[in-house]
Amino acid sequence: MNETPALTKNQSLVMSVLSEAKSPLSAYQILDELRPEGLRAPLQVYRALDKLTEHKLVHRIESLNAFVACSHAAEHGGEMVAFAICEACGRVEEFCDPVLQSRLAAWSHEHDFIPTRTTLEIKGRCAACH
Amino acid sequence: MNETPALTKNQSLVMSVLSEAKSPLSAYQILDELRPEGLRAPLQVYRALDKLTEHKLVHRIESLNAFVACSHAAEHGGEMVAFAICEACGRVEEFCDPVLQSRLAAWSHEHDFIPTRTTLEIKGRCAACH
DNA sequence: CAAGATATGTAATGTAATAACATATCTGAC
DNA sequence: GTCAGATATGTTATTACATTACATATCTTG
Repeated sequence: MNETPALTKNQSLVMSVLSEAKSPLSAYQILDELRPEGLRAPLQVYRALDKLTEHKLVHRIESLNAFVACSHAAEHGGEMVAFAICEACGRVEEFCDPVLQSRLAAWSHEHDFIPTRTTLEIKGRCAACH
Repeated sequence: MNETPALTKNQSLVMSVLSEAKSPLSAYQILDELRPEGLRAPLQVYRALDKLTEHKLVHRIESLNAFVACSHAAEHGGEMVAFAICEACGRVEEFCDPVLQSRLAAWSHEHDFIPTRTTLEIKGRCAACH
């Protein structure tokens, strides 16, 4: 299995900002947080995000063009991850569901489709916001 | 129920471009197709896309920042729609699945989450591309 | 240490989406 | 018919998101 290698300086900086955030941040928001640390260009953030996403320490929320720290304490398998996004408070809940996963696998198999990545994002209102 | 009102000029133009496309198009690609018809600004396209999306004649593919014509001949109910996107040929297959839908509804109910919109996009290789 | 790989820094550019404001067209009440 | 409000359109400028291209530094490992 793939070990998670030690993070580089920029990766650590980006990771720490995301870990403390209460909701997803855009790359440019992360950059702003890290200007005091000396980061200047978007690419520095995007490169770190690429690696962190590869290691699954960070997930990209496609419908927001933003990023969140993974909330699964440790290792993902090859599992699909889903997100519930509150439109009121901005918080995101990450979850896995074996039924969803197997149903999608079944669809793919039936249609001779080889999946590489699944995006599943539900927007709405969380328990705290209604 | 909401009737689909007649389309306006720009809405028709955008709709016809998307209907003929083999894969999703970005707003700017649509704009380029419609320059000969006299469109000049992104906003003209975005406004049409907003309305078409509202009427569910067009779907936005979040993971591509692009748009496709709905392939369901006629009316959606409140159903969730999913997409399988081929990374090789770019084609998108739209599908509905009651099991996925009810499972997501169950998750939402259990977590006291009120969903408004669901994004479900699978990327991979379609039958024709392997 | 030298060589290749990985990480970083910087500027410029490309792509996606919206804000603000002006004008035109459509529609129903009178 | 015409006036008023709503809807649609046109145009410019700006904001937000992401990548290309190139230079430099640091980290392995033989």
